[in-house]
Amino acid sequence: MSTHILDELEWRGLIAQSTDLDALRKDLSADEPLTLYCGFDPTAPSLHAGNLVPLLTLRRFQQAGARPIMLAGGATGMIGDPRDTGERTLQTTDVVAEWAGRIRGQLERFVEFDGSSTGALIVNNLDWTGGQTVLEFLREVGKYFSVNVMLARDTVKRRLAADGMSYTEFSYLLLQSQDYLRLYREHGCRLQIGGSDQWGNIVGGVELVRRVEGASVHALTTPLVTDSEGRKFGKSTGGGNIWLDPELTSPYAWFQYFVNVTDADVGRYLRLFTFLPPEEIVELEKDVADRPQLRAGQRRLAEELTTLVHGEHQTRQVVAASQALFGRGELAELDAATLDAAMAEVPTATVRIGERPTIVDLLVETGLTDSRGAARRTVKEGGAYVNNAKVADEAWLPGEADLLHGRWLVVRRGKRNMAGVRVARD
RNA sequence: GGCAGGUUGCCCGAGUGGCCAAAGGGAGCGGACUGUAAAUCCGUCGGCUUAGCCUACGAAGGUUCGAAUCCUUCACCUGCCA
Repeated sequence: MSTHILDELEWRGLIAQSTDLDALRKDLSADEPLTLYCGFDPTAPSLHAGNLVPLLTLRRFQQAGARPIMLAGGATGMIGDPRDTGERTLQTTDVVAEWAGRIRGQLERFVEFDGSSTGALIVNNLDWTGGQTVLEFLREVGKYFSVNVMLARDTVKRRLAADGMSYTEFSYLLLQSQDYLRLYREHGCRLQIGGSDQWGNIVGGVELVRRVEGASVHALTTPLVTDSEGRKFGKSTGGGNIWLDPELTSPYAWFQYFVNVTDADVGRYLRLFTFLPPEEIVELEKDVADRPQLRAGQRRLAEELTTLVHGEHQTRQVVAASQALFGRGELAELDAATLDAAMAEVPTATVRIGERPTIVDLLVETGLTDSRGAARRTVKEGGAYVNNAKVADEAWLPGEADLLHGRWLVVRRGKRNMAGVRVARD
């Protein structure tokens, strides 16, 4: 007898807001599997770490015997959900279509498509809005929305108080609401989940279904994950998003992001992002509290998430690379195969020894610094290392003795930014 | 269509002719301390062939020995009026 899905979500801290949970609980225990959906708008070429929260929740529901529908927002992505910072720039339809395709491919990896009664479906809302005329939309959807109510929404209020917003973005709510209505009609979908910033949009759909179909459907949001500093989760230290696409964020960088999670956040993240059983999570939390320096929670979190997103094979590679680079042993003592494997996971550059590359060149070539000025600054500040030895002279040149296995230099900026330099003899 | 105000570096924001690569804050980055943590302290924070030069204050042009600062036109934003 396992814990009820809603109780588990509650325990994990995955429920931010919801409509009547008892009613939902009742629907979940019906004979027919409950159908639920979550939409993902193509506002970027890839999903990012933050998207994982609702996405994995969808998977949790599937494992608990519900049927998930993943919606790629090919239509809503062309309009743009209003956000506090101001009007979005419209992407061209080609770009949106390409991003929607990529995101669809990523979504598919997280749920099972086995054609059973709980087998996942994937849809694109452009399929039903693309051919719809403005008149149809205004008569069939727009008529059910009160502008008075729409104006009272927080985001709208904030935007009106600031720089205002376009009619296009103002309409976003109607489009997403219509999705829920469509999915209710076609697939009997009775639950929509999403990030807590989607609450208004989701409830819009709930209301629409009630008005048009007289049916009572459910809404549930997951919290917007922030770190203990209140910063939005999934921003790399450099400020950029960390992406699911390995071309945008390498599996090594992904792993490192989670290994570096603050003690104060590990437990919460383990609950939100992993499928580890509660007992194990509690155990890890205790371990972090007792022996923080071991970072057992962080390691486990990073391993779980890397496996989830990039697979077990990749996880083994990045764990090995991280051990080699951050381990207590000397880099010079690593055997050639281990070093080569580690170098395959971090950014690398190739230089010719004959061109006499200085430490500044190495930092720039590997991308560890953005400019030569920044590279010089790093050296001056004492943050440049080659093979774990500090390099304090801007003019430093690698010598034959520095080459690991005759071909590698391990360059580091600061404490944990590693890169490899492959040295070619001309 | 009219009138008024606005557009500054990653973000916020000061700057109304030279002392401005541009105050201040935040973020970021490096160091010390540690545990690839947090907090704290220190330093740094446009680019380059770095005692110099180049590019930059919405865009283009102009005045001037000299402009982020003055003038003209354009674009966009906000508010009020029609």
